[in-house]
Amino acid sequence: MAGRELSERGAGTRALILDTALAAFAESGYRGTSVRDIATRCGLTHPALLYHFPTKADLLMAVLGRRDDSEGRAVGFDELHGRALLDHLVDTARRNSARRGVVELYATLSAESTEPGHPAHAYFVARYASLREAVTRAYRELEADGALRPGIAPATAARQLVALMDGLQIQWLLDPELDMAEALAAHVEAQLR
Amino acid sequence: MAGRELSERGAGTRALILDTALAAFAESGYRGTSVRDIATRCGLTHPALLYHFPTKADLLMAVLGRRDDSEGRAVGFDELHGRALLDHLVDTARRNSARRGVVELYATLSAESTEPGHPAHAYFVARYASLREAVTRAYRELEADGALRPGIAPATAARQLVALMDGLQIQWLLDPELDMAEALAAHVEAQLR
DNA sequence: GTCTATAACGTGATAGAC
DNA sequence: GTCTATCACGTTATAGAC
Repeated sequence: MAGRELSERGAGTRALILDTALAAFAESGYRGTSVRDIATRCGLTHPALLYHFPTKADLLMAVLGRRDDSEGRAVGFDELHGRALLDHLVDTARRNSARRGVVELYATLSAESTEPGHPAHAYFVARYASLREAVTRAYRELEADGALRPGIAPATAARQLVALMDGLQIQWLLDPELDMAEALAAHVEAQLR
Repeated sequence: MAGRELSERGAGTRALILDTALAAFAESGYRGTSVRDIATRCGLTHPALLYHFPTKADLLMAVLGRRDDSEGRAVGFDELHGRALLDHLVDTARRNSARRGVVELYATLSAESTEPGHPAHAYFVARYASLREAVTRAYRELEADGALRPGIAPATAARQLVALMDGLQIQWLLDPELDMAEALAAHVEAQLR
């Protein structure tokens, strides 16, 4: 591609901004973080940042989008089936215990974005729907294999598991002694046979 | 008591402010609501409001405290035992379906207040601890009555139930079609025998 | 294409008059 | 107990230099 060196610095700045914004949002939430803070941490003035991302909401969406690309959905829910998918979620909870900031970001944002006018509202609606769908599929597969305790409805179980993940995060953030992965694993264990 | 009529008008204003603040926080969250908004809704200027509650955080704590007195803890967790306490929680979820604003307030606040510096941090740490304690007691009572499925640890079950309530609220706020009470009741049902 | 300077406004909070 | 006036700061956004 021609003009690579022209956009090189710009691309680097963009990536720096995204990294810094992720950390800042994670520390203080979306509403609690100012564009000036992020810009200053990058060695920029805030209008310079707003050149790359016209609005604070745009920046937020870019941060969320990049995380999905790099780590979240890229692991590939579609390739995981049955028990393996549930185990993957337990594992995610375990790994999250080492990244308090990210957990704080998602906990704060998912609650904030509940309001229909929030910039990340559509993102979270879609995120939860697709997560519930994948987990429902996993429970259906377990059911077909006869590995699910009778009387457990896959769709309900999926909503419960997703809810459990969110709720355990709140309790863990308030008291890091609590073990998210353990409580999650115990729940899954109790549903299988 | 002497001097009652002196504080009468003041007490009325105080109550008006608390009612209005509850509604406003419920609509827009703590950070999303300005002291000016609340004051204007009360027909006051914002310094007048800050005469009654010196700080925005003080106002928040007063709102939370009054709710606990009037409706929450006053129902009396101490008087409820075993299954009755769990049923009461399911019922609370059912009643909450008619009060979106309050659910939004608590969901947003519990996530926000996760940060140690937040004005409501200590409040929520204590709130969760006492709730978990009460629920743990209920599960222990069920266990002693032989009503709890074997292999379920009361303390873990309590953390799970509290987490489930929080997580279901998020999903319900994002999609009001979902039935919080139903998913909660199904979970409890699956734990008992 | 990248950034500095600045505008225009809203915020929580305080001082002091009435 | 409530007001006006004001403060210092943070917010999004734009005009224009390099």
